[in-house]
Amino acid sequence: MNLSPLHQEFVLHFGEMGSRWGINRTVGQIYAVLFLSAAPLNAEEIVEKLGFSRSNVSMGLKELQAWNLVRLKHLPDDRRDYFTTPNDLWEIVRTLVNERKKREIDPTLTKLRELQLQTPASAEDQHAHERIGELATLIELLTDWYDDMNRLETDRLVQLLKLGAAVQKFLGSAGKITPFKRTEPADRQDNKGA
Amino acid sequence: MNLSPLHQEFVLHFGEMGSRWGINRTVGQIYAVLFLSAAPLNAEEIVEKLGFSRSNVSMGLKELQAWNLVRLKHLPDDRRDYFTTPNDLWEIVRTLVNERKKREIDPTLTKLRELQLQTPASAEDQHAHERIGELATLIELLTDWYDDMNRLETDRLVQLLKLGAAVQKFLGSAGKITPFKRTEPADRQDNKGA
DNA sequence: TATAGATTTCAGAAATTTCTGAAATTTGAG
DNA sequence: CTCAAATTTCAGAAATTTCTGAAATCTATA
Repeated sequence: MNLSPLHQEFVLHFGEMGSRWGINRTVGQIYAVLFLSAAPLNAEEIVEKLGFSRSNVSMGLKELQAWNLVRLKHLPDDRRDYFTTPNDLWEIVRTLVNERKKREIDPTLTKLRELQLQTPASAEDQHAHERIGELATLIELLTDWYDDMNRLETDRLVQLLKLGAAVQKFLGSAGKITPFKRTEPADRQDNKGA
Repeated sequence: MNLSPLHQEFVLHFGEMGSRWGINRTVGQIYAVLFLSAAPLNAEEIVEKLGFSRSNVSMGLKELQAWNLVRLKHLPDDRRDYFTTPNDLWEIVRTLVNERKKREIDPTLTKLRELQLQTPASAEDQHAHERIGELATLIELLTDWYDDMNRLETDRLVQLLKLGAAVQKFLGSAGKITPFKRTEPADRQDNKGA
C-alpha cells in the first residue's frame, strides 16, 4: 500500500467500515482513495496505491458504479477511464441513503404488502399477519417522510437539521395520539405450538 | 423448516435481508421468528421451527442480545430462557438505529476527528485533510440531529414524521439557494502523484 | 479494418464466515 | 453439595465470498 500515513489510516478505516456495510473491504478502500483524491484517478493508479490486482480494482469500480457512488470521467487525449467522487458531500449522502433504501428497505416493504394479501389460516398466522401490517405501516411512514425530506434542497435541509428537535415548538400541543398501541406480551400459557 | 407458509416467507425474506445488513442469514431468521411469535420462545422451539443446530441458535440469540434486539424472559417453573421482541415497533426501530449508529457511525466520527489532529505533510495530504474535516462536520450535523430526534417521545416523533416536508413552512423564507451546488472536480493537470 | 491499449470476464485459489456436534460450563432444585 | 437440565464454547467441516491471473472483449484511431 503506497500511501501517506494520513491516507493510509483513512483508507484502512473505510475498508473496515465498508465490510460492516454491504460493501466489502476492498471496495471500501477504493472508495476511500477516490474520496480523498483531489484529481480523478484511473484504475492503474488505484492498483499502485492499494496493491490489489487489476481485475479486483475493475470489479470494485464496477460495484461502486452500480451504487452510483463514483463518477466516470474522461480526459482529453487519454482513453483511460478516470473516477471521482462528487465534491459535494451532500450529494454523496443522498446517493448512499437512496441506494440503501432501494436495496434494504423497498424490497421489504413490497414483500410485506404482498404477505398482507394472504388470508391468515391459523391463530398464529392471524397474529403474524397483524404484526406484518404494523411493520409495513411503520416503514411506510418512515420512507414517505424520507422521500419528502429528500425533495428539499440542501440548504433547506441543513436548516431543518440544525433546528433539530426545536421544530417541535411548531407542533400543535395536541399531544395525545397513540401510534402503535403497545399491548404487553400475553403471558405464556402454552408453549408447545401445535 | 417447520412453519406455516406465511411465517416461512417472512422468515426467509428476513434472512436474506439480514445478510444485506451486518447480521447474518440465520440470525435474521431467528429474529423473524421471534418477531412474529405472539408468545416468547425458548431456544429449543426455535431449533424446531428453523431446523438449525442448537449451538447455532444459541450463538444467534447471543448476537441478537448483543444488538439489544431481543428480550430475555423467564416463565414460572421453567428454567429455560425465553425470548421476545418488543411489542412496540418504535422501540425496535430506535434500538436498531441506535445500535447501527454505535457500530457504523460513531467509530468513524472518532477516527475522523483523530485524523484531523494530524498536520498534513504534503499538498495531497492537505487536500485529504480538508475533505476529512468536511466529512466529520457533516456526520456530526446528522448525528446531533438524530440524537435530538431520539429524545422526543414517540407520539411527538410520529407527528413530526407525518408533517414531513411541510415543517419547512416554519423556516425563515430565506429562499432561493441552489439545491445541489456541485463544484466540478478540478480539471486534472497532472495525474502522476509524486 | 487492423492494432494496441484499456477494460472485463471468469474459473479456480485463497480467505473468511458460518455452522455443527461434542465437550465444558453454568444454574437451580432438591 | 449433587445432579440433571440448560446453555455456551470451541475446533474443525462446510459454505460462501473475495481475489487473482490469464484469456476474452471492447474501443478509438491510424
